[in-house]
Amino acid sequence: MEKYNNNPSIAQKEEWARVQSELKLKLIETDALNFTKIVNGENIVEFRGLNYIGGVDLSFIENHEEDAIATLVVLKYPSLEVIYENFSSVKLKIPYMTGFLAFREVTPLLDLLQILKQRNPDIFPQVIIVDGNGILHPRRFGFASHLGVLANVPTIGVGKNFLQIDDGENLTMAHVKKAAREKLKKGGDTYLLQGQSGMIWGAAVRSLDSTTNPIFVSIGHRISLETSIQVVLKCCRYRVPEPTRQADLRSREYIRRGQKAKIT
DNA sequence: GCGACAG
DNA sequence: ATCTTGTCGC
Repeated sequence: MEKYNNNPSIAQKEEWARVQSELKLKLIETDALNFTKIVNGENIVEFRGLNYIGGVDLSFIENHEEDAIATLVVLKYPSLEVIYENFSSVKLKIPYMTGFLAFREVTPLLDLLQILKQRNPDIFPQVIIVDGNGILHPRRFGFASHLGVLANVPTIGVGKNFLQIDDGENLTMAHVKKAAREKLKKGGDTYLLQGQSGMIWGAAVRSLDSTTNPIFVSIGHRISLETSIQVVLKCCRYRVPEPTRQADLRSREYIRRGQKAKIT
């Protein structure tokens, strides 16, 4: 019986941090896309040549820490209809730890991307929206960046909850929540998460007029923050952008179907 | 000891 | 991440 590693050592975490620093050397924080952005006036943005946006997510089976379904969806842009979905049942070997999410979840998603690239390269996503932060991360290399670098694909990190950045940057939960409340008055409003050092980590974004809680957008890989925000906003029919929302909905439905089949 | 803690 | 129905509001 394989033992589930439930308590990574300090040494293990240091090793993971070294891997993150190493991979970060390949990180690109500007637009390196295969579509173009056209800006007409102040707030009107158009993406020319953007056809396919990816969404990825993992869902878990009840209380099982280790049994998950990894999901990749591809949506047509700008209609946001789902044109591809694929699932993979995985047994995760590493527990969730703040700051090291990628080590737990990235492998099955890389596998799904590889399968799509082999079987259906013409609909391979031109940018992927990831459930989890990009450079809004203690070492500026979160899950979305990790996936982007390893797959060499543009990625955008979108967090539903804020991950506090310490180290004197003053990007604390209290500070950010207060600022977000004050500055995000309507759908499309954004608030830059800039630390004391002047460094920008990401943005709090209000998806819609009808939603109060912001989402937290950050650069994943090969895309600027400004473009990331614009892409995310074009994908928001609800608080969470459609690619990640569809990946989440469909992976949970997939699990429900599986559970039902067991009983029947 | 206390607070914080992406998914 | 996940356990969970109804309910208030546009």
